[in-house]
Amino acid sequence: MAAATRTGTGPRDRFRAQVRQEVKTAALRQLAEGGPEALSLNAIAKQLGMTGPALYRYFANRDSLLTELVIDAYGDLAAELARTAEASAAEASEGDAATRLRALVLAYRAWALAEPHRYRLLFRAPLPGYDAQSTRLVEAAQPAMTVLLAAVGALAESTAEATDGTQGAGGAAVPEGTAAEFRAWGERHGFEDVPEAVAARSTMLWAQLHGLAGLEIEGNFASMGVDPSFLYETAVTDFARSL
Amino acid sequence: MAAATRTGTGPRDRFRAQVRQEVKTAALRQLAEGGPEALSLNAIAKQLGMTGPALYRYFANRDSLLTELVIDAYGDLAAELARTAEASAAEASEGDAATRLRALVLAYRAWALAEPHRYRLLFRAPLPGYDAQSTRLVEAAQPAMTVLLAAVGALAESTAEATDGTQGAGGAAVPEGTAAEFRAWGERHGFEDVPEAVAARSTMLWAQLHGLAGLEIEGNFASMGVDPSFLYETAVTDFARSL
DNA sequence: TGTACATCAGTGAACGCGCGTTCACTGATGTAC
DNA sequence: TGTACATCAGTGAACGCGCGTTCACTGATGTAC
Repeated sequence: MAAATRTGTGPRDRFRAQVRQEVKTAALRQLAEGGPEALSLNAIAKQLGMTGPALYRYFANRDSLLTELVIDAYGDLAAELARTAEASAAEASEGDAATRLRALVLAYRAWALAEPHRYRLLFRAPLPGYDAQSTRLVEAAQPAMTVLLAAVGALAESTAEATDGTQGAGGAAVPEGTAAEFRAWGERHGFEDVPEAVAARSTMLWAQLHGLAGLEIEGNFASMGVDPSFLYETAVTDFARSL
Repeated sequence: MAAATRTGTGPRDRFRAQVRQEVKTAALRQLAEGGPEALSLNAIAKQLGMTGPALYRYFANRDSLLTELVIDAYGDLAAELARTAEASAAEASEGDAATRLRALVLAYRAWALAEPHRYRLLFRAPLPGYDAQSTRLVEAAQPAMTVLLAAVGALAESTAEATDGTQGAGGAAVPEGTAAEFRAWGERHGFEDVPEAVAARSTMLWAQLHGLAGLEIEGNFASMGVDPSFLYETAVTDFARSL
């Protein structure tokens, strides 16, 4: 009992960390193979050559294992997006914000496609009997959004410069009520400097990507016989035009 | 055993039909309350004051009940969209295709919000051990798309008339490979007369809506503290502008 | 360097639960003469 | 109008299974003197 929260650096601690990782890996493999909720502690244990109760040395219970998987997945997605953003910033010609945003969009798609079971884990409803730690989860979701906001912000600025001197991210103006909500959201998570219009636009792009990725990983485009690559490209160009 | 597929009109048949409906209703209530897959035959039976095995008089097994729920849900969504389209066609001034499309978008959102468990049923991955009848499901999904295609087509035409004489639904041209895929899709489902550009645009709109609705019903906007109404409006105006 | 002790990973049995599904059956309901 | 029979809804017991979790335990590992 009492899943140890102690974190040391002794040999035992290193062993613990390793087994914890192996449990998570086995859990992900199970999610990938089985259906949405084929996550069974007993099955994981068996896969590691242990018995079920042994897992309680490493995780308090099933839910906290799941929570860690979700948080890890958010972290991975954000890391992947950040890596892409940096790589394309180093590579592309300085001012080409549109190209960088496109790279980000493709990275988002690629991640969802490479690990659909983890993508589902992020954007599905909380599983049955699982309301706990919603704060932790909301926080874990932020870094990925931050990368997107930065890229959209850069594109909005470069667009504004190209046309006139005023702030970009226009399209229709954001009504005051919504603008206030986005401002409050920004303040809560350290985006104070992001204009509301950029936040609103980023959210639209996120929804568009989420829609495309969601339909794609569930096989909707496949059953239509359509390769959605062009749709993602369209999403990028439409978006750039909307700023 | 042998779930009767006979369809008659005698008193026994009417009774059967009624009980089948009650089973479905109880199943939906269970999906609405419990988690994603809290669908249990035994629990349904208990709710109807029966024992588990009795349900096998009405449905071959759990999967075929689920399949019916999915097909019904597609049907309901399509019916709701069709009703909205007709109502707004009768009401709005003849040429106002944009207003009619907006009504459709709001109806889509409203349906997803009113019955999130059914919406999930439609757009989630096939559940564990559930590949059967995919053809039936693909067919069931078409009517809703048909309504959307018609509305987008009408808007595209009216936009084209307003500007010049050529076909609308432009934006970036659809590359030939993708165009061919959309044509084949149209031919397979009786949309031969829908231009590829309209099909592609409709799919983009569908993805945008799906993304917004998906994020909304899973509480992502709520946890941001943002009312997404404005985002749906933006989706409509952006879309109209993209034609 | 060696011994004594505390720590802790993992086991095996058990608890209570619910699941989908089959089977042989009973009793009521509708139908044919 | 009344009787005989076929149909079929629903029951209760059973099958075999897997689940998360607890508990008292054993044996190995690391640590302190």
